[in-house]
Amino acid sequence: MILFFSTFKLSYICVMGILRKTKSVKILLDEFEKQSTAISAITLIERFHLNMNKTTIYRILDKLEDDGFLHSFLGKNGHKWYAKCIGCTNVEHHDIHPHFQCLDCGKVDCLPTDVLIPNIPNRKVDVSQILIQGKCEECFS
Amino acid sequence: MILFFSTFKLSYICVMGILRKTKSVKILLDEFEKQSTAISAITLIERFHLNMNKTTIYRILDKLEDDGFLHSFLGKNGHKWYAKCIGCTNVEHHDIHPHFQCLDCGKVDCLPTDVLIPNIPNRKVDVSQILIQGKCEECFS
DNA sequence: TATTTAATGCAACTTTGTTGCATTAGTTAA
DNA sequence: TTAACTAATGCAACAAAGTTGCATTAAATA
Ligand SMILES: [Zn+2]
Ligand SMILES: [Zn+2]
Ligand SMILES: [Zn+2]
Ligand SMILES: [Zn+2]
Repeated sequence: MILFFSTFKLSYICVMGILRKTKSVKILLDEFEKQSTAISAITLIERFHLNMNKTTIYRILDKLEDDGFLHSFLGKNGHKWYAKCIGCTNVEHHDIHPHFQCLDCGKVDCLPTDVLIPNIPNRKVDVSQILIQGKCEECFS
Repeated sequence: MILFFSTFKLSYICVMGILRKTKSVKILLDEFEKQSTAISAITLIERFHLNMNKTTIYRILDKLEDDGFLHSFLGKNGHKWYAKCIGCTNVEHHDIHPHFQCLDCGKVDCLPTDVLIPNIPNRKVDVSQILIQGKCEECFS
């Protein structure tokens, strides 16, 4: 988890993640604070290409995921999406859940619902990524 | 569905799919006949780059999917995979199911098991793509 | 304020997949 | 068998998402 707002010396605490509270990090954190739905890396690049380089965006997202502040998954085209974690740490992500992508507006949300994966004979199930597609609240009327 | 082995005039029956029984089509069909697991487009390109161009491979896979002979899905990196259909037609694919990717050997299989997607309030569920990851029979010992 | 080094920008690259167009080769019918 | 038709192919160029190396910049610390 990000420790920005504490007064501790970050470098002693975080190992792989974000160590410095830069302008770029602040902009991205603010964006995820402002918007409750998931955001694709591509969208962030479009949105902030005047503020920062796409390399910077990819690198910050990567570190925020390491920190347990964001989690990532693939949308319907295999493109990367990010959303805020709830209660994850830099040791482990434990907020694994299905995602819902609207086929009309493209919006993606985290689903609090759990999907039961049945046991599969002779196989050890580790993780499962579930992307449900359909029409979201606004587009379904 | 592919009508290769019938004596009908294909052009009257197929509309969007494959019309001619070319060498490239035969090679790819044979490969899916030979191998029961799913095959990624990338693997096919590696395997047959001496026999045919990658453009040709992508185009044939696309048409075989239209024909209801293959179905496609995305693996863990968002790369495209194909596997044989069971009982699909050029009108509709009705063999939608989860897929299992081994994190050790990378192999992907179709799972006959059905996963129950719960109803989600205020949303119309259309399709769901489920990729389960873990260890396959051979790697799990 | 000077020092340290994490973070950044940039260009070049990689990988997967697509497009346009000239050429090749299945299929059909004479 | 042969000629005509056109689906299928190869090739080169392109597109989009994401990565890498390296010189430069700017947070954090003392
Ligand atoms: Zn998480
Ligand atoms: Zn989520
Ligand atoms: Zn199918
Ligand atoms: Zn399948």
